[in-house]
Amino acid sequence: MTELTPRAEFLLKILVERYIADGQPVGSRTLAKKTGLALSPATIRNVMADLEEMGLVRSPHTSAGRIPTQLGYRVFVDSLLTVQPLDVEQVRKFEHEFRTEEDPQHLIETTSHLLSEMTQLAGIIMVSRRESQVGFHQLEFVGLSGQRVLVILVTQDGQVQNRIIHAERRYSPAELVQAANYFNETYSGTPLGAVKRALVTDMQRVTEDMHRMMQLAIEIARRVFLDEKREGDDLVVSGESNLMEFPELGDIQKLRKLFDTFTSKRDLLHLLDLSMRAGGVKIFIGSESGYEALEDCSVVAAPYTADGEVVGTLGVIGPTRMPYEHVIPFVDITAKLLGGALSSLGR
Amino acid sequence: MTELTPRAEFLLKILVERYIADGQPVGSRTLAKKTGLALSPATIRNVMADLEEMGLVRSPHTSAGRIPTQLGYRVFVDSLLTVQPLDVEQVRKFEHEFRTEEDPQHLIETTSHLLSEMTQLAGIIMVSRRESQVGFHQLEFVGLSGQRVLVILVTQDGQVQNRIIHAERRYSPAELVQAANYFNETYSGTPLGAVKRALVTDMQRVTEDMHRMMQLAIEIARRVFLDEKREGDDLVVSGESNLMEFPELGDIQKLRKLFDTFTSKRDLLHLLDLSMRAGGVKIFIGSESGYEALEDCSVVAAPYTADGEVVGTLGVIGPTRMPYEHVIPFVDITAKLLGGALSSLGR
DNA sequence: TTTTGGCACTCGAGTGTTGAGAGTGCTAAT
DNA sequence: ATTAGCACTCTCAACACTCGAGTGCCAAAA
Repeated sequence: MTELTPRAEFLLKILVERYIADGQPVGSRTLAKKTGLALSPATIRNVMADLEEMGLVRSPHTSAGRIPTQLGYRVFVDSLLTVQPLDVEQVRKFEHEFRTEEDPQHLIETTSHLLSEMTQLAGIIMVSRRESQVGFHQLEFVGLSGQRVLVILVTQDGQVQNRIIHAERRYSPAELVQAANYFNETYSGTPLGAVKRALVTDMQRVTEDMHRMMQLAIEIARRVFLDEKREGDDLVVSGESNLMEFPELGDIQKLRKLFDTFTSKRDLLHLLDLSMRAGGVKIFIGSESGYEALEDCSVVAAPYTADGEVVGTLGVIGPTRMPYEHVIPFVDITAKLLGGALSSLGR
Repeated sequence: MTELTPRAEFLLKILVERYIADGQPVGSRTLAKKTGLALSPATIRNVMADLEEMGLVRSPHTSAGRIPTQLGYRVFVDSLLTVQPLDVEQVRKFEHEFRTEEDPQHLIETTSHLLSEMTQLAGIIMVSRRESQVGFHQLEFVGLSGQRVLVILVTQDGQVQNRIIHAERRYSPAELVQAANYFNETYSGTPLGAVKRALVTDMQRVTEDMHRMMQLAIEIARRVFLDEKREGDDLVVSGESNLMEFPELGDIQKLRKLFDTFTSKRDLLHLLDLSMRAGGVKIFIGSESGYEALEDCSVVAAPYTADGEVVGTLGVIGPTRMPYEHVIPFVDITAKLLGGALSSLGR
């Protein structure tokens, strides 16, 4: 009885769909009606017993219908799900949003909002700081009070990063400009990863006779590029409050854990990181992720690219009982559109 | 009976304190015990009836104790409240946090976290973009693809703003550098407000014979400084999920409204703006603000200064029933410490 | 061998009742 | 002016009860 017959599969599919639709445990009678097959409730019950034995469904108590287990969801999304085609009209509107936005930072936030609004779930989007591939455009040094120097790093895709570093001595504005010039002339256009590598070798070559200007430039840049203390990846979350609509998250304590997760971000980042390596839409169901707070939640995520390179991940987070058939293609198209928008911006 | 006797005042104070402490309606018996006065419950009842008539307390139903009304809270915080002195040890630790942080942006976020952590409420902090008073330090133009130009504005306190503008034509890097140089030489150190005014007069003087370089600089800068579409003030909120602990906000719908308010920010900004004009700690109780979402909440806010100028507002938001006697001095000291930290950074 | 009908059983949700407890308002006595 | 006493009201928790949905299992039918 450890074999999953086509009929059992079909019934599981109907059951999951039904449960996703109205959140109530599904009984044998309902199932018998909703499925096209001419089977009596009793037969259904037998099949359900099998499914339960296989760990795909369970009943919350003796006399309730069945609900899918995590494994059940897994099987459902992996092999049973039929994704809905997207509404053409909506896609068109959606594309428009992406075409009109120009500022990359803003584009990221807009995307997150769109995700949450369209799906009525919480939208998440991560911008990877693994910027090894992104071209380096310009570096500026601005002297602040004391021995602090503000470093402004502009990448070729228009992203700007600011960092304040503490120098060993005070530098004159002229020195800083010179150093920046040297740096920009030497490395402009080079991918950031390559810059880092070059810095290391350059440093080894730093000798007494090297021009002071270059020494300064390399010293400051080293602090910027190699400083390990830097912040991790960027994460934007929006529409968290959409999650409050779902009764299964109604328990305030659960909700609170979830919100704290959003604030601390660490767990989510790790999850998104996983999905970044694999292409295409990836789905994490319930506690598969190993994070307690995400117990009753699923994450649907997809990496997005800019000019062929994966630069981040986006997706939504919602209760395990979410309309996957709509969410999945939606996340997919969003990743593609964002990738397209970012790529066209870069040139 | 429209007069508030000292005894009635005293009883109101005890009642509010008691209600804040354990969230239960306070009955005449409890009140008779907790107050030092040797009064019988019956007497208390008479007084309570008076207070009820004056609209300072109400009973949720016939036979429950009394709870303060919004007006009652108002009277309480305005004239009855005795603030608790802060724990010296804690203040010292607190001061340390401020002294070690250097990056202003980071400082803001840290402050918000501190606020929420220490009070177990939601911390809010607004950075006013009314930057008229802040000195202008440096402007950089970086050409991006197409006709877009990235403008980086550095203020004297180390804040950096990025903005992307669309130029009418493509500018060469050399042109941009020249324009920036002109601008930096002309205006560095000038307060931003003054820069704006100067721009307007400069523009009137722009004639055919003016140097092309200056024209360019002024044109770009005009777009940056006078563009009305720019984002409003910055608002950082943290610890929202602390609010979930309070039973009076337990209704998911209410909570959701609140969270949406945090996301949309507009209402909160308006409120904080109010408190910015007046110095010192200001308290908004319940719907005094006129915002439905804040019905059962109070906001305790104080403006903070940098080098003598008000540059923003910080505070906490929590249920009306919050421990004002601790929160108020806490918000106060935080505002002062942040102001001090910002001022010392600027030099 | 698979499917079905029937039957006993379980559980949860909703409903009505009841009694205890807390608190009030009013009045008469101090 | 204050207090004691009393009747009254309201909430809340406990309890018993019913109803309906759904299950498991067995024996009969296909």
